[in-house]
Amino acid sequence: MNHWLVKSEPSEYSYDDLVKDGSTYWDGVRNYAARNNLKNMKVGDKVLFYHSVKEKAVVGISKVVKEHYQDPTTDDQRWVVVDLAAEKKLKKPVTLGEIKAEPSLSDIALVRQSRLSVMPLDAAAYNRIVDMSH
DNA sequence: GCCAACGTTGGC
DNA sequence: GCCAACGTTGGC
Repeated sequence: MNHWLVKSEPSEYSYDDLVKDGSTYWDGVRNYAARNNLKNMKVGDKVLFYHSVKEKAVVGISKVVKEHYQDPTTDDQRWVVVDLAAEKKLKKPVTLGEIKAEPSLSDIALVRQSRLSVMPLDAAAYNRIVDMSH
């Protein structure tokens, strides 16, 4: 199983929206690096859900329930979506500041490449972030 | 609201 | 195919 982190502006689509909807297709990715990450997601992979801009915190855990397929919001065949389902909201959001202050997380893409919207996490980084939410 | 980072576009 | 110009993202 792999681990990932996706970003969303909560004013566009928040983790609470995902909880309300149960699951959703993750659309709007228009960046090749992020798209390639979507294509590597497998059913059952865990995906941390990060709120950008205002909150700047990881707020919940979701999982992949359907692997990549053509983005239904465009005819452009370059772009794909995956289906994500809410799994568990974190008791306490883990903020970007906390992540940056954690030495073992200084190498993750969230910190190093702030504009990437879909990124892989290794299991250690994933578990560390989840631990920090307790 | 500013601006750095960085991806994309288009002229040559 | 290079690179300057431009647009967008997202942290501050």
